[in-house]
Amino acid sequence: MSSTDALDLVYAALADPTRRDIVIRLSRGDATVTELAEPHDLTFQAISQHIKVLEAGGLVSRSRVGRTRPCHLEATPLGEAISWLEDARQVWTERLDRLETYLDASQGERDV
Amino acid sequence: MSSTDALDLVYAALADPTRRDIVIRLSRGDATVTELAEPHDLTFQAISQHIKVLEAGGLVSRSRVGRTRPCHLEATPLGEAISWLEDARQVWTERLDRLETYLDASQGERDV
DNA sequence: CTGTCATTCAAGTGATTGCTTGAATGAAGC
DNA sequence: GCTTCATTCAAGCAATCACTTGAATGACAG
Repeated sequence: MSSTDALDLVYAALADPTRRDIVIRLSRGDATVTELAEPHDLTFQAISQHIKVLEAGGLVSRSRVGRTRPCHLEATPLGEAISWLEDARQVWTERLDRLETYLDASQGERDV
Repeated sequence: MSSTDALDLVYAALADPTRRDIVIRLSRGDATVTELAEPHDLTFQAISQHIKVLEAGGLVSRSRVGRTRPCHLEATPLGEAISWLEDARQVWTERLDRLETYLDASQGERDV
């Protein structure tokens, strides 16, 4: 149906440790490509490409300040990713609770 | 450094819509490969491979019942994925709160 | 206008992904 | 034992990924 769901890109973006590092770093404040590249053993071109992936997932937006292009973390897709996971977990736990209730009931009957 | 972080596999597993479908379905209860394959326009071999990816991420475990191998959703990696995201978001919101406080203070000074 | 700094674009490569088809395993029923 | 059903294994293929190097853009400083 929907060929490229937004969540596809968000989770794909988060699947890479370098990109998760970048997200963590950006959660502490905006940063330029070269700043983001510094702690990594990669070319800044590689970092630039990672940022493009994060941008495609909507996790990062960019502005133009002089000759730099600072990266800014966007919270919305982060929240959507959390929501999906929490929904799945909630269904899971609710089912487990019902199962437990049922087992308790059966146990009760057996005990009579 | 750490070549294959557990989160890599979890988020990579969630990056595919078919696999997210499978997770949702399993959150409602265990199911066999053929049951999981039915609603999809894919061969059951493809579904089997998707399950293997979910298994690699620790999201799914399997048992042996007769000649079927029912899939069971595991909550722990789901929780870890949520934790990571919430940590990132928390740092982000805390920083924003500090920034707001700072701006309010500046505004107050300017108003004097 | 020229050089420099921050960044992107472009092309190439080896590894991985998502899918297919066809053959192999393995338990259950006759 | 042979057949059937559920599933995996194996090979192949096109597409995408993560990374590299080298060339291009584009703002600012002299």
